Amino acid sequence: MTNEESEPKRPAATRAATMKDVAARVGVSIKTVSRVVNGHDDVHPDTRARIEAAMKELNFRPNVMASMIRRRGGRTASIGLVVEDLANPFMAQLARAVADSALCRQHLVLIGSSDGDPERERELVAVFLTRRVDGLIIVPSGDDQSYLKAETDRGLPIVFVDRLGQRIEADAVVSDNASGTAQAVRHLLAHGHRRIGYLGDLRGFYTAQARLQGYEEALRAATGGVDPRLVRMDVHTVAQAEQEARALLGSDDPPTALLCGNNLITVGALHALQALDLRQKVALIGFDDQDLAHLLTPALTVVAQDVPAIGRTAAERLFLRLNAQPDEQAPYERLTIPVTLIPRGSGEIPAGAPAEHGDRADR
Amino acid sequence: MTNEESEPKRPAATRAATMKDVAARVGVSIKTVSRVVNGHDDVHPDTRARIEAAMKELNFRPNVMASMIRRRGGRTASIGLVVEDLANPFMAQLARAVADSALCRQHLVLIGSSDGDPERERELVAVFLTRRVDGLIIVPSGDDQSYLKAETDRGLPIVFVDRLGQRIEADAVVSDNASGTAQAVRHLLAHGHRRIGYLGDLRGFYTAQARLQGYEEALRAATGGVDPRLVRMDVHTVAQAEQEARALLGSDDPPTALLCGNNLITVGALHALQALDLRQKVALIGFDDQDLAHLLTPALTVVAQDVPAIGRTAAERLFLRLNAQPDEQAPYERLTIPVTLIPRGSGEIPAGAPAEHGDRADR
DNA sequence: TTGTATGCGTTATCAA
DNA sequence: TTGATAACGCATACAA
Repeated sequence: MTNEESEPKRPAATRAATMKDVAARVGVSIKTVSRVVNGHDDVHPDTRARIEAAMKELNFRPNVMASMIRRRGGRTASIGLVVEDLANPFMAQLARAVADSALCRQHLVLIGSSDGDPERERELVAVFLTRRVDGLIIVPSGDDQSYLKAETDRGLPIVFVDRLGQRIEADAVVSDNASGTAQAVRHLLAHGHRRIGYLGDLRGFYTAQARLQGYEEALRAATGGVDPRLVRMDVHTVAQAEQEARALLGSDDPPTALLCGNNLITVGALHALQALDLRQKVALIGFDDQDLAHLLTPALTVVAQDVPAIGRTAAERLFLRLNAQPDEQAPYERLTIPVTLIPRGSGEIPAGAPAEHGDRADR
Repeated sequence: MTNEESEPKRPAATRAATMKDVAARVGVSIKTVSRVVNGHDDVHPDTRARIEAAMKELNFRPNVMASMIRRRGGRTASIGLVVEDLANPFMAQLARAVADSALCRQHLVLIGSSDGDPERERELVAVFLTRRVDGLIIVPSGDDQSYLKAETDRGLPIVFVDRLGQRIEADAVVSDNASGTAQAVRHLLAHGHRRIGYLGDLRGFYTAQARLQGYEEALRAATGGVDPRLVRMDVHTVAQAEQEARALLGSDDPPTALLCGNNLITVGALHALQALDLRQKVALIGFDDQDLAHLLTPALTVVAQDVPAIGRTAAERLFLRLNAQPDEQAPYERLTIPVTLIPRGSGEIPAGAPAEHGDRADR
């Protein structure tokens, strides 16, 4: 890191103007200024004009913190969002959707990344609650969100996203994971595949369970059974995914197609296919879309989640509860967002395709 | 979207406990509770224990809003971050780094997306200022940030990121863009290329200017001149990038290598190369790393920015100013973060490479 | 149409 | 070591 020269500065560090300052300058009471700030119409146009002028001159901005304390309900017009990792594209899209929905309703979003650590999740929630957020949207980690019971009991709205909150009753917004893998399975079956390998994340994860379930049900419905040797769960890193994919493909009766339970697994499986020179021969469908997916050869067929819809729906649900009276709250619900299969090539390779001529050009 | 059944609820919607409640329960004055909350050591251990017990029972959480009003300095322990689009991976990584740095210092981050619209940027800043953020980190849009002068004058720290703020004096943290394209040019020259095409974003963008400059300077230093026919600026969409790349490659004396000024341009250029069956023949280097870059064939050589370092540095700079006295502020600086060339294959294709046998399998 | 008094939850001052 | 009280910036009820 290099530094470049520049000029000094001398900030005044003066206190920000308050309503009292504005009132004093105009020569009216603070209450009249308050009326103007809050848009009441029972102010003389002249007075209003002079007050507005003074506000501009003094660069006055109402102090939301102070007003929140006094205002009935004590709302802060802010909500907390706990994601797993904001740098992850899925989570980032989610955060964007939530932030936009909130901003439309004049609310701000406090965002924190738990990194999948339940303790960090709790710390973040604690920080947000200290800031008096009006509600929480949480991508839950671990298997126990009962620590939030005290908050839901006192009426704080909480919406879980992507996964279900456990040991607690609350709303949740999730993708139709099972339908996604089921669609993928049927798609592969339609292209002649009968042996479809499945690579899934840790069994403890809600999404991993749901996606596996969709795979198994679709397969059972169509072919009557699932070959357990084709299923590898608890795959949690790119390296593990590559290893398990290699194992599957190197077995006696290898799969002609692979279904990958998430992005990282897809990358690992692609590494394996590439190393074994099977990219053109073995079909592959990934869960979650990726930026360059359409530029791979063959282009990557994926089950895509509607991430903006997930975020928007979660925020809408939260605001629904926020705006409802305590005695007329709707029952908790699980809201399910549809997913879409996007065929791009890798999922349309037919079963038993000959290795065209196995071209690689990696460097 | 489908709904699933669940059970009703009946939240009490009770007011959150205050220090007064805690004091009443223990039978001490509110001030003593305050001392415990703020970790002062002049409290009798017994009293402290009883107070801490009561706080737990009542689920007491200090109200930061209220404390902020009274506390001298009036700090809110929050900062505002304006990015272009939080859903964009670069911006998401940036936000994550800033949020982490802030959290380490007990500060929270308010995040908003301007979508490159200067007016939206100003609106977001206004919202943040109403929330009394202690400082701002901004990815500036447009060519005029003078509207922030009133804030810097009163001592509010502002750090610009990724681009320079214009018509205003403030700190800025940017990548060493010129060095990045210069490195890329030298890399291509070393692989025998003499005709290197450049595709850049809108000339109005700081990053586009800096990157073009690096390209031109490196080329002039090595070969004595820049062929203007090889440079296409103001390319702002994938479609435009594909079109310009096609035009360059279809010209009389076409480039043997392409240097792309950003991610979208890279994607467009890859489309063009793929359509013309030149992926194995024409070298390509992109600016900014992408998730699946190493899985393309050939894998994508890129100039990668150290996004976490950018975010961290910006936050550190902001807190430096936040913690310094008004009369001992350092001069404004432009902090430059190094970039790294990551060779993966596409940038190492030699000049005049024969079309191996032009294999495509796009579908 | 405008102003006064009081209170929100907390911290700061000063006294006990 | 503890407490009474004023003050922060604003909103609310009520009075003028």
